[in-house]
Amino acid sequence: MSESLCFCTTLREAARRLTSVYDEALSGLGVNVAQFGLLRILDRSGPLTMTEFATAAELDRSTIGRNVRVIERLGLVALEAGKDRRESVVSLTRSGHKVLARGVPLWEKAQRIVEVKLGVAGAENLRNALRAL
Amino acid sequence: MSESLCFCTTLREAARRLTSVYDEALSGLGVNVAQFGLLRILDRSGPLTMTEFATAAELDRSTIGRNVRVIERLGLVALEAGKDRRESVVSLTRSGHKVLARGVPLWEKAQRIVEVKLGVAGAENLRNALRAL
DNA sequence: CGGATTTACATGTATATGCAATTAATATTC
DNA sequence: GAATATTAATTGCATATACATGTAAATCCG
Repeated sequence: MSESLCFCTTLREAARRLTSVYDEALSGLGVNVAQFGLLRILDRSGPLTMTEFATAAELDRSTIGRNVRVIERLGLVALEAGKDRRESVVSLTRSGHKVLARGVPLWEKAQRIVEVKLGVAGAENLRNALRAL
Repeated sequence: MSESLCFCTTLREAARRLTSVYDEALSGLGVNVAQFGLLRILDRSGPLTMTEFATAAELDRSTIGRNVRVIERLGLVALEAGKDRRESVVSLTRSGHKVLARGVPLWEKAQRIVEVKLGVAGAENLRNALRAL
């Protein structure tokens, strides 16, 4: 009976809702949470090839390619060819760094919303459960 | 520096991974987990207008409209006008019921995979945390 | 009754996502 | 060194998703 609750559906719904919470928190920044997350990865890792970027973001290579194109059009990242001519290396621009700096406090506010809803311990438990999936 | 782990990103990644798990479990059924979820909603609720369906699925009305179009093309649901000529009522077809019946055991297998990964208690905790978001 | 408003969908536009197939460049092997 | 295989990225195709806008039908009100 409680069989009627699908973990996957529940998770997908929560992901949509939380995405909306973060997008609102970031509103005015000019990027959504998915894009902000990509900037954060680049900030932590430094320049990455598409393949490395896809691995870091747990996305398909074709997906990362398209997502990068969007934030490139926004001027937040720049592409250059690697020594291996097949590779395309992505790095943050000055503008990208600025958006990150302006975004961090907004993002932290969203993080706190989650911690308030779940409690710090609950939030940590959620993180662990999600990591296990 | 503290928390470099974004709840939203973690949740979105988990949603992608779990979606892939369920899609594999349902492979051969001809529908993915998102579509299967819509069939399940209809099965539980009976025929729904687009607006009711969107509410039940926690999706935008425009999104449900497009998603319904896909499963309609597959012959799994049928549309008819309500007495209120603006309304479009969605109901399961025989074919849709069959897919549901064939899919339930596959879906249950995926559910069990989650319970094995998290433990039954952990899975229940996850459900509660996600509901709170 | 008839115009104004609200409601229900559909469409336009844009991002996010993945798989399959393609293209270009590097590496391997004979 | 040339043929082959592998690798990196892109492109084609399809679904999922939301917001803003358009359209048609129903309802409200003067």
